[in-house]
Amino acid sequence: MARRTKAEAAATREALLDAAEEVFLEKGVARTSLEQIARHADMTRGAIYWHFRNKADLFQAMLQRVRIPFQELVEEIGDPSVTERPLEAIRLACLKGFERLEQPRYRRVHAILIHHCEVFGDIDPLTMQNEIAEEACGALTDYFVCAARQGHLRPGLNPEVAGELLQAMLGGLFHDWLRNHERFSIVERGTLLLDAQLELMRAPASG
Amino acid sequence: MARRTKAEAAATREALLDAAEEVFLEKGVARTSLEQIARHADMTRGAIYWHFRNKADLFQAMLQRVRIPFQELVEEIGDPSVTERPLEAIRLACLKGFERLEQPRYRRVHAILIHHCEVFGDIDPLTMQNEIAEEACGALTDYFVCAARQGHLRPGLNPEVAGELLQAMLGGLFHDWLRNHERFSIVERGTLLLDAQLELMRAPASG
DNA sequence: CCTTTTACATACACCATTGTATGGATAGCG
DNA sequence: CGCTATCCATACAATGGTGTATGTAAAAGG
Repeated sequence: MARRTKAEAAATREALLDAAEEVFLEKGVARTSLEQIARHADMTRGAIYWHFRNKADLFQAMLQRVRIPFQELVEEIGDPSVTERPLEAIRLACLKGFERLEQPRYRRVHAILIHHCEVFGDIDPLTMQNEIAEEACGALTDYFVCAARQGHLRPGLNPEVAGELLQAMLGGLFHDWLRNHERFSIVERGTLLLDAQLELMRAPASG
Repeated sequence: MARRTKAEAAATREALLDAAEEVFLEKGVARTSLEQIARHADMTRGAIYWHFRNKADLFQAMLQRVRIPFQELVEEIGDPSVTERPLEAIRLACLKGFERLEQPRYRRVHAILIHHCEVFGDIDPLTMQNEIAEEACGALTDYFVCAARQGHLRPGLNPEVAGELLQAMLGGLFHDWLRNHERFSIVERGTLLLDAQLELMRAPASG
């Protein structure tokens, strides 16, 4: 085979990552060989070992394409009035997250990370999940604290408890949905459950 | 090596399952060889292939030791008055579940099932998780429907939504805790979050 | 007490996967 | 236009794991 142009080389790298996503999701990370990934992209293992050092390196590159910091979702709302209505900020950020997850690439990679891979090499998906969960929980709690100060939270509901509650609920929902995404729409059920939960947490209209 | 008595043979079988739990939890199912399990139990692969057909069979036997039907937790309460107070029935059943999970064997096996294994052989842990989730969600919803009929549920809260909400929250909580159980006590935080959530869902005291 | 079956240990053949070494053709660059 | 680094295919050796076949000593059973 002949040498490709730089653009073509970059394209095969992406193609390899695409193939990895699909095969990982179908067979699980541990049970898929580099050969299978290469063949699925109409390449050989030579291409993989050129672009990546080994399977773990390929895996990390795959994750790199979909890294979502939670705070970024809030910033994407672009509405400056959200600081005055923290519960609405939470709501909109979560809705953004639901829509993100519906995109095939995000959905696939997160499903792989949560359901289709074990520890291997120097990669520990559980540690990654921990970091994501902690970050999400912390951000949610901050907004709930803010909401409590403004009297928007139901009396008697500790804002930290509220943060942990919502984080657990969202985590369980993602977990369920990523197991097989065809059972329900994450946007639909997510919106339904999120609104119900926030309604329970919101302070009753005064007056 | 000499032949063992029937009791000794049964003991080695249990020892092999114990060893499998520990090694699976530490290294992940896919990355552990039968040799490692055997050596961890001071045996050889011969013992494993005598008691089990292969790795998948060993894995299923391991699961068999901890199978918990949710309904059984409710029955364990033994209090006949729970039908009159469905929310209290949910509460007590969940608390039972928390205590169960704290036992090392239950904790380890569930952690393996959720976090440390992929599809392999004819075993699909995701299908098992689906079944468990569906069963739990169904049972919870039944109780919430019952609670709604008796006016114990907060007005405007759909009982089915309540069931899905609580199931998602509990699922997320288990998921988080099983990731590493040393970060917090499942009984403590579980009780805290469960009570907070049920308090939000309960109809306000009338009169 | 003798035979058979049990409960393993040991040994062997086989396969899949990995990492690397090598080859080759062309794109990029001076 | 020629040189070299790039991009990938092919070939090779090494490894680790699986399943099975065989050995064996003692427990079960009569």
